[in-house]
Amino acid sequence: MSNKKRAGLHDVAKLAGVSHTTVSRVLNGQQYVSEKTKSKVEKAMLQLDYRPNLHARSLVTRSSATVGILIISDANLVGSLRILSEVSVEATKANFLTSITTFDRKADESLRHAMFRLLDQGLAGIVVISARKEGLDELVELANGLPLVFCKAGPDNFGYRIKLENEIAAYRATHQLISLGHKRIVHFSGPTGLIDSDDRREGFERAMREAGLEPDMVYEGDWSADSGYKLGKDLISSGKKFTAVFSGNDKMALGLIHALNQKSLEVPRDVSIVGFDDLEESKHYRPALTTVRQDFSEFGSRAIAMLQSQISGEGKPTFEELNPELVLRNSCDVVLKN
Amino acid sequence: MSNKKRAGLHDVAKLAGVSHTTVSRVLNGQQYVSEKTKSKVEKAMLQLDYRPNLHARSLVTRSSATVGILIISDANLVGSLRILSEVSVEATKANFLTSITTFDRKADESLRHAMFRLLDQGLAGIVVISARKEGLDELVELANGLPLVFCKAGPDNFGYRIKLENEIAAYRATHQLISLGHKRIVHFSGPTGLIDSDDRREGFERAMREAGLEPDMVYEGDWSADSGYKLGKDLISSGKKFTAVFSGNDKMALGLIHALNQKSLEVPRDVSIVGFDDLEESKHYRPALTTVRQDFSEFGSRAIAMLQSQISGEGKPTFEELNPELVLRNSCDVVLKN
DNA sequence: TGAACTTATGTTAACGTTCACATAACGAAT
DNA sequence: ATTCGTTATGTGAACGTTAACATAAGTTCA
Repeated sequence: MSNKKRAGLHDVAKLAGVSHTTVSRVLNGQQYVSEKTKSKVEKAMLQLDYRPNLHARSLVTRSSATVGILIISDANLVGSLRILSEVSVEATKANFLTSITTFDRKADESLRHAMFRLLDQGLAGIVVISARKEGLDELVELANGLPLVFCKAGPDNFGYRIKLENEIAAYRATHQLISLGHKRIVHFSGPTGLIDSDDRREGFERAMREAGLEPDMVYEGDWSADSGYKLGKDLISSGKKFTAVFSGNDKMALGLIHALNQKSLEVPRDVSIVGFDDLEESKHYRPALTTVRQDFSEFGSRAIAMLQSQISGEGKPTFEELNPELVLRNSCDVVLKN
Repeated sequence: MSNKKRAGLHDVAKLAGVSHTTVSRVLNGQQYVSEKTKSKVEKAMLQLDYRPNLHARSLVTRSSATVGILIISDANLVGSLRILSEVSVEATKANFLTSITTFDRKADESLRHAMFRLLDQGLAGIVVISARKEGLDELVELANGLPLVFCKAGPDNFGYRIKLENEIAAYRATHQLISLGHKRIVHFSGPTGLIDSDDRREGFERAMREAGLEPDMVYEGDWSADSGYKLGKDLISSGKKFTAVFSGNDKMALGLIHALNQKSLEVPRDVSIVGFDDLEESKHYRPALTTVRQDFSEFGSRAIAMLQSQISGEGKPTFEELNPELVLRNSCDVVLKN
C-alpha cells in the first residue's frame, strides 16, 4: 500500500509541531510532558502509522528488550521444545521479544559460535536449555555478566538454574515398586550424560540400596519407544529374572510393553512397570501407565522471573527444582512370585 | 573479565592503521581490499575481540538477516513446534537469525499486534505457522511486501505456501479400509476450522462417496487421546453399527482402542483402525497402528528456500504440497460381517 | 520582588555501522 | 607523456533513536 518511507520521530514531531525529543518522551511514557502535547503527539503518531525503529533504539541504549534462547539439542528434542515454547510465551507476556538459536552437538560448529550468534544481538538476557552439562561453563564466561538462566542442565557453580527433581521422583517411582514387594527391578535409563537420565538412575539406585537391593540391572536406551522395545527383547532373551521395570520415560515403557506382549507376558500380571513423563496419552496405554508427571509449564515463568531479577540487579541466585508427582494407574501390581 | 568497552570499527581501524571503511569492507568480504591490509585488519579484529554491532548495521541497511516466525497456537502445539524447530535450524544454516513470537487466539491480544512485534524488528522475512485460515489475509496486508511464507494454513490467494497433502492422504487411508471390504466406516476428525481436520475430513468423504457409501458418521474431537477415548465410548454406547474407523490422528486412535478394549472389542478383529501422523511410538501400540506418515522435516528447508527466492526477487510463487505416505501395520483387517 | 524549585520543552551530540563519493596509486593503452 | 581504466583507500554523511544539557515558563516561599 503506502509506498512512502516509514515515518520516524522527526516526521511525527513536525506534524505535531514539537521537537523529536518530546515525541520520544511520549513514546517512552516519561514524565514532564503536558497532557495537551501528549495527545497532540499521539494523534500525529496514529495519523502517520508511526512505529519505532528498534534497531535505532537498541543502538543507543546498547541493549534490546529481547531474550535469547539457546537450545542445545539432544535426543529429547520434544521436551526442549516444550520448554522453549513456555519461555517464549512468558517472555512475550513480560514485553520481551524472543530470539532463538539451536545448537546441535553433532553439527560442524562450536558451542561458542552458537552463543555468539545470540550475544551479537545485544540481548537483555539468555535462557539456555540443555540436557547435558558439558561445555556450559564456557557459556557463563562468554556471557560476561549478561543475565543467564539454565533450564535442565547447568554448571554446578552457577546460581541461576531450573530443573526437575528427577532424582527424588525416580526414588519415589522405584520405591513404589519396592513397596509392592518387588525385588528384581530393572531400570531402563536414557542416554548417559543427559542430566535427566543420570538423575533418574541415581534415584533408582538410591531407592534400591536403601531397600537392601542391588541395582545391578540398568540398561541404557535413547528415550525412543523403539529402544524400549529393543531393550525389552534383549532383557527377555537374556533369561534374567525380573518382576518389575522402572522406565526412564513413558515411550520406552510403551516399547517394553510391546516386547513383553510379544512373548505373551502381560503387564502388570507378569511384570509391573512405572514410567516417567506422564504423556497425555499414557493413561490410554494398555495397561494405563503408572508414571511420574512432569510439569513443564512452570519453566517459562520461573526462567523469565529469574532473568528479570538479574536484570534489575535485585534478587539473588536461586536454584529452583520443580517437583514431579507420581501418578498411580494400572501398570503395577503386587508381586506374586519371587 | 574485560570491563573495557567493546571495540568498534573505529578501534579496529586505529589499531590496524586504516580507515573504518576499510575495516567494514574486510568485515563484509567486499572486493578491492589488498591482501596485506586485509590480514592486518583481521589480526586487529582478533586482537580486540571485535564483534560487529548488528543493531548499527540494521539501522543503516534497514533490515536484519533475521527471519521471524509467527506461531499461531492451536490444539496441535506440538506439531507447530516441530515445524518451528525445522525452520529455525534451516534458517541458521542459511545464516539467518531467528526471532519467534507466539499468538494465542484465546489471549487478550489481536493478531495484528503479534504481527507488529515481528514487523518492528525489521526482518528479512516471516514464516507463519498456523492451523487456521482465519485472519491470515490481514497478515499479508500488514507485511506490505515483506517476504512471507505460510506453513499449513494460508490465504487462498497468496502464493507462498507449504502444506501437507492431507486430503489425498486421507483419501488413501479411507480407501484402504474400503478395499478391505468395510462399508460402515466412522471418521474421528480434529477440531473444525483447522486445515488439517477439514482436509482430512474431505478426503474421507470423497473416498466414501466414490465408493457409493454415505460418509454420515463423522465425529469431532480435539486431537487428544482423551477425546478419542470419549468419542469411542459415545460411539459404542450409541449402538450404531460400524466396522472401521479412520482417525484424524494417532493419539485419538489410541484413545479409541482403549475405549474399545474396555468393552471387550478387539482391534482389528472387531474394528479396523487407520490413524494419521505415524508418531514414533505408533508402531508399538497394541495393535501396531496402520497410519499415514507425516514428514515435517521438509517444511524447514522449503520455507527458507521460499523466503530466499522472495528476498532475491527471483522465483515465482509456488504452492508446495508434501506427500504423506500410508504405512500398513496390524490395526486393519478384512471385514468379517457386514 | 526575586531566589529557588518544579515542570515543560528544545538543541545537539552520541550510538556503530554502511554507503555514496572523492581521491590516490598504478598499469596499460594511446 | 597523456589519458584512461582498475584497484585500493579515505572522508563524511546518513540511519532513527536516546540522553545530557540548556532554556523557558510557572509556582512557591521568604
